[in-house]
Amino acid sequence: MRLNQATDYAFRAVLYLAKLEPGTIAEAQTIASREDIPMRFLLKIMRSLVQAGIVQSYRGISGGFALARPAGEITLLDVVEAVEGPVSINRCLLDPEYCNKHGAPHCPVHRALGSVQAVLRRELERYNFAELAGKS
Amino acid sequence: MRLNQATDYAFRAVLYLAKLEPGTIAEAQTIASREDIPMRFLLKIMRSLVQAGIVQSYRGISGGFALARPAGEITLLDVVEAVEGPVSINRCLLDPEYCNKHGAPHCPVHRALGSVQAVLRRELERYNFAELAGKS
DNA sequence: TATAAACTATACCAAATGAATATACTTTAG
DNA sequence: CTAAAGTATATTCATTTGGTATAGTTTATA
Repeated sequence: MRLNQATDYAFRAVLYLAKLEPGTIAEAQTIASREDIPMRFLLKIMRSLVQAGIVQSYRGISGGFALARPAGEITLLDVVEAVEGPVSINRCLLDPEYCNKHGAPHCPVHRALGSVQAVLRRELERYNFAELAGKS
Repeated sequence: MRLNQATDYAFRAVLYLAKLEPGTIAEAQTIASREDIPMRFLLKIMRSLVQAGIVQSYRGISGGFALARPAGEITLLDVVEAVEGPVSINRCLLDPEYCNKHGAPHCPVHRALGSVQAVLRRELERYNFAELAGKS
């Protein structure tokens, strides 16, 4: 029941960008050393963030990364889902095939977990990176 | 960000016991086959539940397992923590040693995650097995 | 009081996942 | 045209997960 290391790094990378002047491009090397993240691993994580439309990348010399939208419109949930895929606290909630009770409707535990998960998602959505960067 | 299989099995085992007349002893073999859980694995899981005081075990011939307290006093959180240990959505929240920002106080992300985690725990605590067994 | 049917305790194992690195490639400012 | 940036894929190593195996211990009951 834990977010993985990559997600934690992603939080910090996005927070770092959120603290800069909007639109500022920072290169991976800088983010990596300032936030204490292994460089090559960071690059890999950044690609997930780019694909999710959270971060914009600039290639070539003097390239780097910047937020793709205002920090206030990026939530913890956005970052979690960009890195780890959809939040699902139980396999059954993602793929009913795995439920040997054949789906939540028949299984009170899975119905309860579904509602717990909904609350969890909503809670992760409550925090955006403008707030976290102290810019709200 | 997912509960593991053992926890899912534990939910079902406890739910099975909760549906019986209070105090009824069921043997592992029965629970395993009725709930479709590998027998030896179930036995291992049951020991965590026994240690946590959720289930009582009876050894020897005609032994088995029964709830150690009323189903209404056993929550989803109790079972999760019995099987997986303390809920912590981020390593830093359990062990500040892992936080390269040196603890939640200095790190807005970890402060936010701490509050998300508190909500998650509270939510898991809202469901008890009397309710889930349809006996409330 | 022997015994077989139950749970207990360790230890082990294979597969999946997690965390990170390596190698080769593509883009682009100057 | 070249060096400094990001991209893409594959590989490696360690840990966790999910489960099994082997060897006990307890206890109802014949």
